Amino acid sequence: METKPNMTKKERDCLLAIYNEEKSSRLPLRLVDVARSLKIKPPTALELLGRLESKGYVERRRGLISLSESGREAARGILAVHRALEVFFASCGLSADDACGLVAQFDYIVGPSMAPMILSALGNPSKCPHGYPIQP
Amino acid sequence: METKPNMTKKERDCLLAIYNEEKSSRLPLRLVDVARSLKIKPPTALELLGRLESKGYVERRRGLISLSESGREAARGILAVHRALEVFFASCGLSADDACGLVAQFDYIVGPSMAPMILSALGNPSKCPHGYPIQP
DNA sequence: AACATCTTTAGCACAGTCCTAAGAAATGGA
DNA sequence: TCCATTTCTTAGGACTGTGCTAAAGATGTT
Repeated sequence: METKPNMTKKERDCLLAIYNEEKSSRLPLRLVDVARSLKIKPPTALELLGRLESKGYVERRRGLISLSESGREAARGILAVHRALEVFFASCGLSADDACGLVAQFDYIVGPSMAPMILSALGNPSKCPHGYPIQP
Repeated sequence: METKPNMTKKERDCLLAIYNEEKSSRLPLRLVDVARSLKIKPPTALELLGRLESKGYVERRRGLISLSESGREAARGILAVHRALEVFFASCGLSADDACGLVAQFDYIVGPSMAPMILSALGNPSKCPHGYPIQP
């Protein structure tokens, strides 16, 4: 299973960036914001968003960028795996930041169905190493 | 740390394919063998080997392909991480084959220094889920 | 209306992965 | 030794993903 990730690392970063901005800020996202937060130029960001849109994860209406329901779901799945694996790598001795940085390289490959399995193998921790809560 | 893998997935597969063939067969490896074992055509394999050679992992002499000492070291490092993570994912409930397939997607990203840390967090298991021994 | 900002298009570049077709080199057999 | 087969290499093409600049088009603010 989970042999072919249906997105690239950059697409993963973009999805999570949008997800996090949507969570934390009131405003609708614009292309320039996405570009800035990914440290790429707007035309590059546009192309990236185009790929994400064609996969059904992102919607663009009159320049305003938002995640589709399936995009939000995908982001939540990646985040769940991310936090679960962070806990594991922190338990191996990495700092929270190192664990985060390492896991970010491949969390999107692992597949959301692994999250509960990993968490239960770790004794269902309630927080990731940074202190953020891990959903049930 | 370990932020930029110094090889691609394909290069990782090639390195390990050569490593395993060197271990198990009477030698020496040829281009066609590498191509066959990676299921690609010889010109594609040649290009891949060229990249690996320019990174100092592979040596080609009169058509015979072998790993350099640093290639062997890199392969051992990836394998150590591979087996350590296999143990972990098997403990999460994956079959040996599923764990192997999953871990193969990102073991080369993790970096060899993690292997002992992972193993010790898992209580220093002596075998991977397939039954192969894990070195001290 | 004018200016600033934002989006989009067009064009280019480069790495990595893959192929086919054909020429060059090596090998093994008779 | 010579030929045939196999192997290696070169040359060319293709496509994805990632990035850029420059300029055109849209939008919005004053």
